[in-house]
Amino acid sequence: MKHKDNHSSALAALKANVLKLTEMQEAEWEDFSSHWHYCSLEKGEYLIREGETERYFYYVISGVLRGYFLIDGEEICVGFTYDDDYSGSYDSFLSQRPSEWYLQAITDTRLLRISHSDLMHMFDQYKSVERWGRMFNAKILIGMSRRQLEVRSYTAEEKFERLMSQSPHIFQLVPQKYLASYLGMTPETLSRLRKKRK
Amino acid sequence: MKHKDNHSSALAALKANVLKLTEMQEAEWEDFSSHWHYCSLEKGEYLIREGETERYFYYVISGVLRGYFLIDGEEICVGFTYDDDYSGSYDSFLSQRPSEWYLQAITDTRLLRISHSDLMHMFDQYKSVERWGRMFNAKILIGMSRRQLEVRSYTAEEKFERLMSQSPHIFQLVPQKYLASYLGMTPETLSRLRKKRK
DNA sequence: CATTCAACTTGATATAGATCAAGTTCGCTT
DNA sequence: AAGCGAACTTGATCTATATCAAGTTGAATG
Repeated sequence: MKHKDNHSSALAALKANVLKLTEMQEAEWEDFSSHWHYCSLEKGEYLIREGETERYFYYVISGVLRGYFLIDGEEICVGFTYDDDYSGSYDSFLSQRPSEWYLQAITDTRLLRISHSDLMHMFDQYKSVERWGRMFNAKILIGMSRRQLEVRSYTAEEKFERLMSQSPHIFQLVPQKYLASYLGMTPETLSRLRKKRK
Repeated sequence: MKHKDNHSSALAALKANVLKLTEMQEAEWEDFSSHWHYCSLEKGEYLIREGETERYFYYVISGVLRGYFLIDGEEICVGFTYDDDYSGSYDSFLSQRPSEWYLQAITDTRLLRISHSDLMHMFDQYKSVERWGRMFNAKILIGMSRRQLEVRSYTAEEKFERLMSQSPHIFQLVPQKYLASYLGMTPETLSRLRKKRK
């Protein structure tokens, strides 16, 4: 029963994560967790494409995803998701309007997901889930504020140095060209900065 | 009773705004609204400064505010708030940690505000308020996603043109130097773009 | 293990927009 | 309405980073 084991250990991880933001009674958790289903993506597959409306909210068990939008044929990377984090085109999920960006697995990825209608139903039913939703949104929002400051305040070199010192592991997980885009520079510039640092 | 009139018409505006996001029973609204208090700022005064922790959540009745952060002595403008919108260093309010940015009134401003502890109490008490909180966070988050795309995808000239066509009124309300910073360019560059357009 | 294609590196050149330096205009204050 | 300072404009440079153009490496595949 490999699949079942996977699923229950994934749910345990999700549970720990959810309980960081809200208290929840055991019966509530039982019901809530029953709406999350296992799914997976192979390297290169898309979770969502521009123009599609996001019908699921995801929790990443393992793997790495990159989010990007496409402007005049150029891919602009907005972020990455790793294990023990949530994913999906969240603004599209919330507004239920077409996504403006893509989410692609850059390694094989295992996830749990809950559908929009199931989650809305959970919000209606349980105040604890409603609170989790509010707190989760708050957390994302705080992260986006930080990131906004980061993107706007620093030169290419400073952004590189800050990422280097704050998340060195990312340089192992993510190809340079995506990182360069994430940092708002060309791959050539990133390559030169790395050389300079050695 | 000028002040009282002010206050009750402001509350009516707030009520209409709140009801856009959630249903609320009349008794709930009565209680919720009793925690909002009137306050005002003169042009140039600060709603909050970097390092202070945001204790209030604001609703702007009239006036214009600008938000900015300060990096190496340079002010970087992140946004503006007008009437019928919410304000405050919202990430600081949510996390109850020191604000990383400033909020300054650029005209005389009238506001309503609710304290963090009162709002938390309201969240505990009413599911409808909890939902409003979640929906409100979602709305902010969606706006930030859009703005992120805007900031990262376009050249100075494109950003200028887009702002010109989407919010021409802003050019009347906000001094050029703040707008330039908001668009991520120097005042000189904005001036040249305006000239070019004529 | 040879081949191939994409990912990186490196160098030469181009350019958008910054910076520096005078003006000029506009809105307050007295 | 005169005078002042801040906000804008305009022009002349400067520079960080993009772009273009070859290489080189390296991982995946038959």
